[in-house]
Amino acid sequence: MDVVSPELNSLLPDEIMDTEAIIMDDDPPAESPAASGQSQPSDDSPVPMEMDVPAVPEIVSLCSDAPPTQLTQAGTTSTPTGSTLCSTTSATQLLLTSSTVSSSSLTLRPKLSAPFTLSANHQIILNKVASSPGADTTRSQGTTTTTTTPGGQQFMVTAIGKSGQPIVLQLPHTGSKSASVQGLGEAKANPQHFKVVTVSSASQVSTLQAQQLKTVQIAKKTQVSSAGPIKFVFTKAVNNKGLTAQTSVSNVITGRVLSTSSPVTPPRTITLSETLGSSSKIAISPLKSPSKLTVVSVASQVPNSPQKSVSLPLNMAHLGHQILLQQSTATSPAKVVSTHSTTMKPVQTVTVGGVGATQFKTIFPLSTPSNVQQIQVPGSRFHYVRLVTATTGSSTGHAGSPITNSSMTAKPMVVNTTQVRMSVPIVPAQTMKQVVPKPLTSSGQVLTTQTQQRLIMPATSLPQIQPNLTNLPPGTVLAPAPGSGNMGYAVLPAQYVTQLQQSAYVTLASSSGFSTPTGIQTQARLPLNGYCDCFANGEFCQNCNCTNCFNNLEHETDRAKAIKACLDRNPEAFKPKIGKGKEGESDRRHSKGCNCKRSGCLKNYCECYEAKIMCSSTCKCVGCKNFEESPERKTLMHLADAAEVRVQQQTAAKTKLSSQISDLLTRTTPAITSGGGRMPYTFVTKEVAEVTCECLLEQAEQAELNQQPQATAERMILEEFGRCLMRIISSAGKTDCPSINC
DNA sequence: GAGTTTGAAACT
DNA sequence: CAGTTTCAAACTC
Repeated sequence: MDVVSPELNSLLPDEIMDTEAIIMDDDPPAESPAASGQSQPSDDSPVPMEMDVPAVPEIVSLCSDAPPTQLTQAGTTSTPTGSTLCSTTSATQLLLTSSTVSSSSLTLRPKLSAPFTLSANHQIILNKVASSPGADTTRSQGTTTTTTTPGGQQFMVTAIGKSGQPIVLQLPHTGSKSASVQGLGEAKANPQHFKVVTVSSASQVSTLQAQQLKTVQIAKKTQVSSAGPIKFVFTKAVNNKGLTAQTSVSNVITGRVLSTSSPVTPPRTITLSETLGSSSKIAISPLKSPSKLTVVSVASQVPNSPQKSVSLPLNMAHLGHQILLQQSTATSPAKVVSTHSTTMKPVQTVTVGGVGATQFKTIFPLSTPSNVQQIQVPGSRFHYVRLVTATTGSSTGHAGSPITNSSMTAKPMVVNTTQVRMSVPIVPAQTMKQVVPKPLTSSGQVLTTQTQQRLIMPATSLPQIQPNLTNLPPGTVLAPAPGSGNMGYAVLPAQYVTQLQQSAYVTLASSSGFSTPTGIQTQARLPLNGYCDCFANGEFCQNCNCTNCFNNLEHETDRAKAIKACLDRNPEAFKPKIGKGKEGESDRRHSKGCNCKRSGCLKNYCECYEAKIMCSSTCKCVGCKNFEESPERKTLMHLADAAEVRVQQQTAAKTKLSSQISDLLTRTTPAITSGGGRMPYTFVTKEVAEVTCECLLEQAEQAELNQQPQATAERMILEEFGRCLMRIISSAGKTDCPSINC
């Protein structure tokens, strides 16, 4: 799987789309063994697509600036001429026209209605002409166009959104293939595929939208392919409004050119290649390479900014003060290969493993410790840290304003004027600890967190992911940000942060299924099951003794799969077992009830007893003694209460004694410092100590003779010890050898 | 600390 | 849904 730079993504239509939803039903039924070996399992790769590298690149262009030269078709069937048509959503209209097509043909899908322009030389020009800014961004269905090129290459273009930005998609030439029109049936016979899925949003622009990413997958398969499968994953920035004429990227992949353009500029070519020299380019493995390269480019704050990748050596300076969010499907996991660049600014990367099919990855730099502010949230178990970006005078705009940045330099840029508010709870309130943010380091900034920490990140600025918030990892909580307008927080398990701490700049979303075709992940048993409390609690394993643990950031994808599997089995798997009872029941109760058979529900084996709640009708226990009137239970409760009281008494006695000693030392200090007094060891002589012990033993003997309870005996001893101390203190300044009598 | 007991969760 | 297996925590010695 290859990744295109966010620049390209930024030029694609906006709206996130589930790539699974656009799997063509006429995909080739089978793949060659070689191809299968390189491709991911079907369950892992929803859109397994392979691409062959033709000797001559075939170019398919999806562009906007090229005005439709031919009549727009809203065809519902394939046409002999190859002109096709696509379906559009209410707000998105695409023109698909066949213009001067000499050697290309299109196979239209009945439901498609998007306007396209099919140009000569294997170019498909997708032009979005009717963009509705007010369109519903949550629309899930978009425009889909399927075309079949002369060489049997089939293209499926799904454009959802209303960015109004045209797409120019160019594919390598297939050579001197005939320009015959192919229908759907032929498309099946020729398993060459090209899929474009654009995701977008565009109607909303917020401070953080620029970091939101979209995923586009493109793949093509050639029947006679001898090369390995190639997969593209385009991670597209959401904020397209910031696009300007300066938008220009040049990511070139060998033999292929992907071109995009904005409405205001001529089509620009985005090349995917190994031109790594420029910070604005993302290198992708050679097309012929049988190995898969999974790269996800992460958009920078500026949608059209060329420096937007965490995957390859490129300048990350622009990532300063940003939150980069990527959404991808677990079934088509995108592996982010983090490669340091000498110019890369320390960036903190947080991967939010999604539940189910969605994963969120957040990358943000934590600038300096001064940007961290502790937040006290009344009633909250957590303490938060607010990460606030520095606002500078050079800020270019405000929230919602498109930010333009065409700079290709590696200089850190302050383009975000609004505060990026990220609150990270530090520690549970019960175990509050002072966290000192670590300074920036070359390897990335580390944020110290605790087990129960939660990461809070702005949520409302990520509209396209909100529909998938239900897929957030266990422990994720959505919370409004008081006083922040419509700004909200997604409270995420902070283990993601601590995981980052362990590997400041680590490979994110390391989808072993994707990155390691050999299936290494299957060699070790995944401790991602209900047996692991950490996993069951929706937390990463940390400081536990797991072996071959996959419940960590490095195995995010596997973890997400396991979570999904658990949820498939039991949707309540990650919900607390102890909750409120039925309506009208105020007491807590076990959601499922226990199933004890031998413990009588009076041992900690019983989850009800362990939770200090009585068994209910939900329980299936045998010989239950954990009910209100149970004498056994009452006895246990009394014993437990007595033990607790005893502990409290002992604690109080120790505290009192400590206080007395401390007071003694305090009183003697002035004398010591003045030189007029004596040090304690000068008057607490051996004799005094022995006499004191005798007094204490005497108290113990008396208590024993009187058959006093142990607690009483201890109290008598402690009280005697206090008296002894007082006598010592009072005698210290009087005589050289204080006399102590019991 | 090692071995046993126990019950939840996974598995069949 | 029931029986079995696996696992880790609770418990005992």
